[in-house]
Amino acid sequence: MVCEVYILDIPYPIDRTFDYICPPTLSAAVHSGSFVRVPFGRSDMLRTGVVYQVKEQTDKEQIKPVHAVLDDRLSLSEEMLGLCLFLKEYTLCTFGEAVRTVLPPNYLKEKPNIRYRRVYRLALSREEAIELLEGKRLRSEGQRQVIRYLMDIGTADETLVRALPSVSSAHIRAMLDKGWLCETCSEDVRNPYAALCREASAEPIVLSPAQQTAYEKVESLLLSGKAQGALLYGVTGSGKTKIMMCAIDRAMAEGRRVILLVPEIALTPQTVGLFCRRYGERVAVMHSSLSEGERADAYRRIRGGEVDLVIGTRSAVFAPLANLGLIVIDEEHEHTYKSENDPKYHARDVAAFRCGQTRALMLLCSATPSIESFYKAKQGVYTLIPLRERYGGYRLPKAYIVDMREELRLGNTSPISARLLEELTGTLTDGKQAILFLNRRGYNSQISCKSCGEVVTCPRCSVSLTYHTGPGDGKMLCHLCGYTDRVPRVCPSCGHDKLSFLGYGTQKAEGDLSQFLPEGRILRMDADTTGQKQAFDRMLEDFREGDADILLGTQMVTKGHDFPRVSLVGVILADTSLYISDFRAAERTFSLLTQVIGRAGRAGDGAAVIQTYSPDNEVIRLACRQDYDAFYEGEIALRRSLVYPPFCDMAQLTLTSADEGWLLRCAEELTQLMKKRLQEDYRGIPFQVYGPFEAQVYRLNDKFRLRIVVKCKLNTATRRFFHSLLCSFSSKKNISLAVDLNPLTV
DNA sequence: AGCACGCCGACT
DNA sequence: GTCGGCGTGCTC
Repeated sequence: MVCEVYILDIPYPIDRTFDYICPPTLSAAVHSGSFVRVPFGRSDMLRTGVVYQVKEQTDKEQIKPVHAVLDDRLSLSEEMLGLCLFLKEYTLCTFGEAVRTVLPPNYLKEKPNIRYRRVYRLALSREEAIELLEGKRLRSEGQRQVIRYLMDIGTADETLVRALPSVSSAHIRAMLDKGWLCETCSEDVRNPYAALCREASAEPIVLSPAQQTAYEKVESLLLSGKAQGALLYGVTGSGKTKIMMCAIDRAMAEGRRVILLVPEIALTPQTVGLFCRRYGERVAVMHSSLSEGERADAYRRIRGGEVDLVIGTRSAVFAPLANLGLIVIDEEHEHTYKSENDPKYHARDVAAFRCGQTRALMLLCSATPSIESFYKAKQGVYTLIPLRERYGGYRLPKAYIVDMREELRLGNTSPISARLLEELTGTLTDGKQAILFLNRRGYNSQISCKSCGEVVTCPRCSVSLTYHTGPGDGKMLCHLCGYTDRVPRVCPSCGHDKLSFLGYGTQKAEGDLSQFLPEGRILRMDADTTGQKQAFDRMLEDFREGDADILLGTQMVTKGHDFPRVSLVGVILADTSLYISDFRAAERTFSLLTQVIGRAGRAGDGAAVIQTYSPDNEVIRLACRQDYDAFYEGEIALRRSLVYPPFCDMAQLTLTSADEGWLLRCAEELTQLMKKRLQEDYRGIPFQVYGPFEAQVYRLNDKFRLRIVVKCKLNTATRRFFHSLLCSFSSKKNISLAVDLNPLTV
């Protein structure tokens, strides 16, 4: 018997299967998906690999034997194996990278990450136990308690026994030594949501007629027995969550399993609680701030068939659920669904692949769908399910655009306009709450010299350092690499002693607001104040509870949280994301503004104040009207005429090196190589090549980066082309080439 | 990525 | 003579 094996941790150009002979002693244990240890290379060093296929014969001359087969409980199912191969082809990564992406971290370490708990049982007969308790010989109160307790409930795990008053580990030890207790081990499950899940109660969901109509469409797709894609396009407050839940109920009633993807930022205890209470212990929650053990346990529960619903962020799309019937992607337009690390997959594409394989429904949900998804829905690739009515007292907030140029003309140099201040005062007087959005953390975003004009930049990156207040004189911080330094007294370039501090961040806004509104309680929420996930969750909870009047923060205040008492939303500067040179800048600005304005809708008579230096900008005006359809029409026309996705695919090639000269030479070589191959082996493929040019941030962490951007149609031929480039460049030293297919930012 | 092979300069 | 520098090429 011969195994075709993919070796893990192998360089990109030789990532293919290698044949190994399987000795008869191992042949019963090995199948496709098994993890094996095999000798590899001249030194026959043992490496870990995955069996792709088992066959009878091989035409290879040299063949080495499989050394060992790993525990079958680790092996990949056919579906997971297929998913890895898909990931390899679709992101141009190695099979090993794909495997590690699909599995929880450190899944293949020598020791499985399983926590055991000790379980105790009395090793005494009932009579012996009673005799001990009634006799005078046993004087230890602790030991008596243990005996009484275990006589009562039979078996109990260590934590329960230790929780008895006056029982310590010494008592247990003594009783084990005397042979009175019997100790066994059982696998523990670390699930931080277990308590939430235990108080499950499924309240019936009542749908409005419009919601019912939408749900019925979802249901018919779900029951069609075919792979389907649908876009639930529901405005804020239209009850998308209710429809999602009904769809999940229905899929489960059919005996099929479900993955629900949500953006990290929306995975609050509030959301999780909602689903845990409804679906109880059949739910697993997966996100980045779980500990390694918690992840490993969730993974084992899912793999063992104990879970019907997985709720999680991007990587939860790889959950090894059998009999998958539905993948829901909430806030489908969110950029967090595209991985920033290699392999750079998009969860939406992985979901589409899995649904295709298992004849499941992919249900995308958004109030501001990505242009690509909405286009597909309009083209009939996905079924478009619109949900336009708002329910539950939800009304569209009145949005006011404040012209900040006019504000300057009137002599108000503060970044908080008179109008916003007036609205804030009114909100506080009414006992309501406000959310203020400012997409920049820190105090000042720039420190420059008043004499020579030099801006203080990071020594490792080509960006300016942001001034943050804090103990002492505060500090300067690089938001990209984390470099910090003390604020210089004089200009580092010319020695002049007058420095100016420019650019407005959340820290400064907090200071200004507390000065203007001394009675207002301000909660600042940004990367500096939230730190870990718990702090983030706690701040949101505090604000909901009414511990603060104004929630001031970066992007994280804009996403999907429901605050019933918020009646005012302010955007301190709407222009920041508008003028960056990315073809998706308008789309991102629109969805960001639409979402943040929507936060003021729960109170019924909400208002939004949008401050901008470009009050006539169409994107801003449309966002204020919450008019996605008009925005889409304008944007799709633009994309069509300039040929941008969805009318083409894109690829971004990034060359990175610490040696700038070498980088430039390699970029030239790569450009020539591409040109040559496009004229020879890959002739006839429609290709537009732009660049090479410097990345937005040319120098990052002491490495220089050049980019080449390609417009093309992704298919087998174009993928093979990029593959060939990666192979040619992988052996080059002191430089790396990365290919990002359909990058989110260009 | 490792690791061995191999072909040149300064050592016991 | 030979130890070790890292360029080159291979991995079932």
